[in-house]
Amino acid sequence: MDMLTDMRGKGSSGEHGLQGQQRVPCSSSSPSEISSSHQSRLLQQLDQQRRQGLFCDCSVLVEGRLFQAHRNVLFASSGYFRMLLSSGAQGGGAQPVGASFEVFSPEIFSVILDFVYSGRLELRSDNVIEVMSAASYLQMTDVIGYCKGFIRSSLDISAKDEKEDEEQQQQRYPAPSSGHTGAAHASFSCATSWRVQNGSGAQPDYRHQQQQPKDQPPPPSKHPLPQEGLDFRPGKPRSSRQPLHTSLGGLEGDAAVLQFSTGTEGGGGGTAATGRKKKGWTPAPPPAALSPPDHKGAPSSSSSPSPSAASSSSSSKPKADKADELYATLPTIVGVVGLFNQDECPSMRFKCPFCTHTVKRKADLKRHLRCHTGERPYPCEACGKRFTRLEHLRSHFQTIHQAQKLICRKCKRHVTELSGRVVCEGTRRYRLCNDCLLETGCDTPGSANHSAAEPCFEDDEGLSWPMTDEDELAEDSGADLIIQEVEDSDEEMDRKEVKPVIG
DNA sequence: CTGGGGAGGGGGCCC
DNA sequence: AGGGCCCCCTCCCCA
Repeated sequence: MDMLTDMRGKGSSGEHGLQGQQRVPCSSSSPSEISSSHQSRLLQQLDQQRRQGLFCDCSVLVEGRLFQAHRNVLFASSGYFRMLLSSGAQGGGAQPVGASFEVFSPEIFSVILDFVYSGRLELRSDNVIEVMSAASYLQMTDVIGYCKGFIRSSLDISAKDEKEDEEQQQQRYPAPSSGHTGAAHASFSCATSWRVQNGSGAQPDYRHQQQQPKDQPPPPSKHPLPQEGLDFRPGKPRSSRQPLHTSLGGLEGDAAVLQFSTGTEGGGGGTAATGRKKKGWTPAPPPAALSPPDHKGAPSSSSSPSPSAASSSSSSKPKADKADELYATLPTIVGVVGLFNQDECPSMRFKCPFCTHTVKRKADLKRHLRCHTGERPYPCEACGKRFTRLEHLRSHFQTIHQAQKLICRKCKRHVTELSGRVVCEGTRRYRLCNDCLLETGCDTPGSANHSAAEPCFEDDEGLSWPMTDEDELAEDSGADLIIQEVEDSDEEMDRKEVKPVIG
């Protein structure tokens, strides 16, 4: 900060020729010009200091290569660093901090860092995707905008070239259209470096292009999956309780292109089915049967296919495939390491790329990411509700469908097998003591609630479900009955349409 | 409208 | 690394 103060002093006193004119701008240079000149000079100074390693209070490790930088500059340039540094600064900002990345290469980060310190973005056809991907990760909307512009201009050029080619072809061989447009298979053929000037220069402002194509229909709002596309807006911080449903594609080149080309950004939607879905969750199709699971034990979430998930019935097939592809990038994301101190005993933590949350273990981050992806790999076969964790499903099944609590739901007294019974209500099962059973009269066969003597429940369509008696229930573990990790693909959902009509 | 309880979701951490 | 347990929090329902 002293440094900045000094520089400001210099600038106002001599270097900018403003002596005696600090408050009254001369006629030849407007305040904005002075400011612009001052800013660029300041940036040059900072860049010089960075290259000389002067006053650098921040280190960024990218695949083993160390970059020195100034915390202030990174903070001001990147939403990611803003989060990182603000969370790291809580304990006292004096200590050097750093970050480590494995999601992009040092070369790409160098391009970005150069942009931060110089305002020049070295975009080439062979690096634009990676730069955009990294910028997306680092939440640098300007860079993303420039990359988009670069890609767009490449597409335009390519499309134009092809159009010309087609015209020439048609002149030579008049024939029906080949069916594919230039944009459809545009290649980034421009080999020259594309330099974007940041700041108040005459560079094109491509940010407006983020709001284009409205012709794309918004994705089904009930789809709980990442479908929003890259959210390039300078996002307000989202709590982990408010799942982002941000496309994971922002962290991967191909996906980024994909999203870019579809232009779904800002297409709305995507906000439903977020957060706690008491109202929002859409039950899976009626259960197949309370049958032994296809596979017992712990499904590994890494093998879990897709977040395409739950209630994906409304989504189109290609969309689900895209979601699968996007989800395949998860390991890359998981590899992100967050803050560390540069002391001898670094406290490594894994930082969520979507929120400020950090965890000690990779596995915990993986688990945490589900709240952003909306993935719910564990469906309850009894009611179709889906859960993010096996333990939640088990707990749900035990409390809701097994009536495992030996407590009378009405009077809250402890009940035993003799002093109470399990009552079915829809797919729910709970216990009532004999007194409460008599009071409510639900012991009577044919009443609204089934008695335990005729244990059964009905699904949404009124189909009766056989239930085992309590002894069997006591023996059966919830996991044995219903725990099953499923593929959240459409096929899987279709398969689940099978109804268990018994008797 | 409010408070209590149930259900679900998420984080930390141990095995 | 995954499973599981414990704890806490939030939301929703109901009295």
